Amino acid sequence: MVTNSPRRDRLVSTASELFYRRGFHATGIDTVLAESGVAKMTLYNHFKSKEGLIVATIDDRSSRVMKWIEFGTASRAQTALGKLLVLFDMHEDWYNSPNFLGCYFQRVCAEFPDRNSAPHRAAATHFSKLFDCLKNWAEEADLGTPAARAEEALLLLEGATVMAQATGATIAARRARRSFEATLG
Amino acid sequence: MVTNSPRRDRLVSTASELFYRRGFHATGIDTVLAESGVAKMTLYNHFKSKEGLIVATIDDRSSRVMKWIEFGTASRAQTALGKLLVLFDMHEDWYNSPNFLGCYFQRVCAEFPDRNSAPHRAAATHFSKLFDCLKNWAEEADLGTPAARAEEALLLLEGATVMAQATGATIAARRARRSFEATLG
DNA sequence: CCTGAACTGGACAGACCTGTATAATTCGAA
DNA sequence: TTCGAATTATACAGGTCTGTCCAGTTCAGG
Repeated sequence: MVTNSPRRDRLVSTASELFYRRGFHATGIDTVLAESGVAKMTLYNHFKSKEGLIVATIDDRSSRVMKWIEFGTASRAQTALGKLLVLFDMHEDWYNSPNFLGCYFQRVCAEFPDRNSAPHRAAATHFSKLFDCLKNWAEEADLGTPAARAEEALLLLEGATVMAQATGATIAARRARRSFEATLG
Repeated sequence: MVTNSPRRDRLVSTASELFYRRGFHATGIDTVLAESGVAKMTLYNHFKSKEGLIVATIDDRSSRVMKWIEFGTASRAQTALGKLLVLFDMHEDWYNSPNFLGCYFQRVCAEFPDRNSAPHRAAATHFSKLFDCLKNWAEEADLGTPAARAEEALLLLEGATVMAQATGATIAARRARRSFEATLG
């Protein structure tokens, strides 16, 4: 069970895309294999089961999202408060991108509602990382009660993503930003 | 294709519960039939397909939720602004209830990401009804730009629901209420 | 060149899925 | 009591699903 190999990477990226576009239960292993051009035994050599592959896509997405946030905010803002605010604008751009289909981690939680299931837990771990990042910025920006500010920012962003996916109202990002600015005082 | 019959009602309520607990794709027709004690042909006599049954559960949930909101807010608040605020508290109670597994309509959108699919559209219709209800209250409370206030309230509530389901942080409801109060100025 | 690990293709098991066909049965209303 | 609509049980078609097995192949490092 090697953790670094080109086939494994291709499996994860192909599966991630297919799961995002069509859903986890609606996407069969065979589709992932055909799309990635990898043999079935190779999949089961790298992952214990389909669920193992799903968890791998969640971890992969999580690290990519965290990098996207880190570099995106750093390139658009200098201060910690600026990064918090610019994050809403980054989300708006994301909502307007052609392949936007909601938050991957929300959709994991929706399809795996059991909080003890491995995919749900992996998604929750991502939210926790996101929260830590926001909390650090809130501390650095010297906003009172940073944990509360971080939770507020997080639920605003996730709520905006829900509405953008459900109804196509990409303006939700701006509403969320406005709300967050208002909570600051 | 009768629209009012005890079997149809039992199918819808059983399916609604099973879909909520386990997910749409993960729940087979046979499970719904076994649980409701109805024959398969009766299901296909009342609904064109499994998707038809899914849409029926969405419409059913939507009308129940709207009634829950209408009566719950009316019994806890007199003014329109009071109803808007009390809605956050009602959500907190919901998050703390034993069988809470997130927002049904969010989970529909997650499992049916195609915005043209019937289930997704039915869920979007619910969000639109919810929005109208909030907008009416915002108008009645004489809050400036009622549509913007309604959108903000909606995304705060949905965001809080995401966080409550994903991480179990039921406090999200209170954070959302605080944010909403702050947006009011 | 040799060896061993990684990979492939294909077949297959066993289960589950949605939806259909058919014939028997219930049951209320005329 | 007779008629007809609704419902039932059962079997089945035709897929799809995950996961396993096995024999053969590729290919890089020694």
